[in-house]
Amino acid sequence: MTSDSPHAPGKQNTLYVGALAKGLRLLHAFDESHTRLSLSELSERTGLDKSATQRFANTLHLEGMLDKDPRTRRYSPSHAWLQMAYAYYWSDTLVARAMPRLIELSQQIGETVNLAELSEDHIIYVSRLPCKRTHFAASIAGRRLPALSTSAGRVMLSTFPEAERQEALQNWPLHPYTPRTTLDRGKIADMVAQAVEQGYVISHHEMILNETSIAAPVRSPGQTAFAAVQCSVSSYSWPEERIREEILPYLQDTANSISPAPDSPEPRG
Amino acid sequence: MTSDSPHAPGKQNTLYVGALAKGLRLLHAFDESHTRLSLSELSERTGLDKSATQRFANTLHLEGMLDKDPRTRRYSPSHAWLQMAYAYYWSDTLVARAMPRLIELSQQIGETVNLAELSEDHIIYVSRLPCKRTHFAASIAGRRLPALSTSAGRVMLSTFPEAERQEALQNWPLHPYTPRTTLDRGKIADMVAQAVEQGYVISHHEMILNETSIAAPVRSPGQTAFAAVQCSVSSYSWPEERIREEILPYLQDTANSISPAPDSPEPRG
DNA sequence: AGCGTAAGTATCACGATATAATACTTAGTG
DNA sequence: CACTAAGTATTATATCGTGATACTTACGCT
Repeated sequence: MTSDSPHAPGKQNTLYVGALAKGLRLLHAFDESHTRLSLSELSERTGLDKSATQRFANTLHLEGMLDKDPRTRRYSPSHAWLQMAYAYYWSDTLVARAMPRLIELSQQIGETVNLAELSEDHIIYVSRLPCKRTHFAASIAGRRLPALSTSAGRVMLSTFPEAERQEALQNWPLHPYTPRTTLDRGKIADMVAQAVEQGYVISHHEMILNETSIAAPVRSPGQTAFAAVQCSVSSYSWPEERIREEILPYLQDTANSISPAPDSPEPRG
Repeated sequence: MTSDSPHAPGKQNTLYVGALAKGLRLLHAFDESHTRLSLSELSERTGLDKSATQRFANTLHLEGMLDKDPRTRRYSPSHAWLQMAYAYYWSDTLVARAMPRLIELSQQIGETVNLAELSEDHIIYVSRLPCKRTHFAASIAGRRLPALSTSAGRVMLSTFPEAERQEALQNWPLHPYTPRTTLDRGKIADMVAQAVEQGYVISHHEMILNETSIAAPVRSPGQTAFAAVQCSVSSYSWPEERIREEILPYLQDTANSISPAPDSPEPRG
């Protein structure tokens, strides 16, 4: 996996600052289930020795990237992490264009509406407008999920050229979030194939049980999609029939109305 | 300004990694109006020389923190910046408690609802639920504004002990966002004093013209507030009378229902 | 309580690694 | 098409990050 291109990390590459990379490792040590880390925990999670962890944590604290509880001596993400999201949003022109349409859509259908973007072989929820009570993870932006396990990822894939689509269907990761998450790549391929015809995906129980997810791709004609408008509803109140009547038309209209900017440099990465 | 305490930045402090701090400066170079920076622009904005900028930008790119457009060679924030926000949200227990109540509130009043937290002498919008079309800045979380210029900051201040309140009123920063932004600290003091009695603040034209902002503090009895529930509406359709009748009761109920967790370590920083 | 251990903090001599000057390459302009 | 500015690559040097060690504080156990 490690390339030896002129800019590859590690070793004697003079354009790579190891100290910075190590510092970033501390930041990545925080996630859903690791929200307040002690020095030792940080050390353990980053693989850095005690001294290094101490130096980096201290630096990040002084620079305002980590809060430190003086009582427990534990570190946690600071408000600066939110400010970074704010800066990100300004750099993502798609979000600015989509936002008013998403708000309109969420008013029309009265259900939670999301904007997802492709991020390697995952999707990331870039904007979320919760309308109903949902689980916490579904109400905050920035969540990254395996593309193949989500309706948004699947519709986007349906806009890919055949070869890339096959490649993705075979190699992109899957994760069993629920007992009913589809792990059969053949079945996923079928859904994607269907989406090529239909222009949308409806999937059930993939992320949590009794949740139905509907997605339509954001694309310029003839271009491959790198974003999708998605909507999550309760399987109890929303049989597919009702979804097709009361959600799909609005969802697809919204997705279609958010075409990429003319000079778009958007496909990120 | 520079302290010489054992952990102060710079100089010969062995617990401070300058290279990491410099790398962070690149990240902070991106904001509302600087979304895609070239190497030279980065160099200019960070004050680092060309070589240093090159090394750090390259490292951040390799580590996935900066995207690079191969066409324009410009760097921009990557999806990782959103993931950091996601991690932040899990660390902020207040958000998890507030979210369902905020959703409920936004349904009740049909207007944009925000959760703001105190961040030094600023407030930061931690969660935003836009209901109507608004300007882009008002629809995304992570925006940081001078506390004294916002209704949220003013209500929070109204819960402070007298001495701290005076200190803040004199020293916290102000910025003239509109021609009608209040810059007279005496007038702000009056509003805060009024809020002590009333438990809420209504302010007009502070951030943008014809916008009215209403806020109520989130606090445990006898504690000082470090968060507030806030709501922005059009001055045209919402005279104060109507606000007091149709928004305030719900807003205050919501704020009151979000009291800090018992063992809360929350005041950040 | 008071010991014992683990976690956090501070110090320092060493040399690996970040540095910045320089040269090379590419892209955009008149 | 030449000129200039911007981006990229290379290298010798000493700065600055390193990690071992010692000190201090917090916490659990009998």
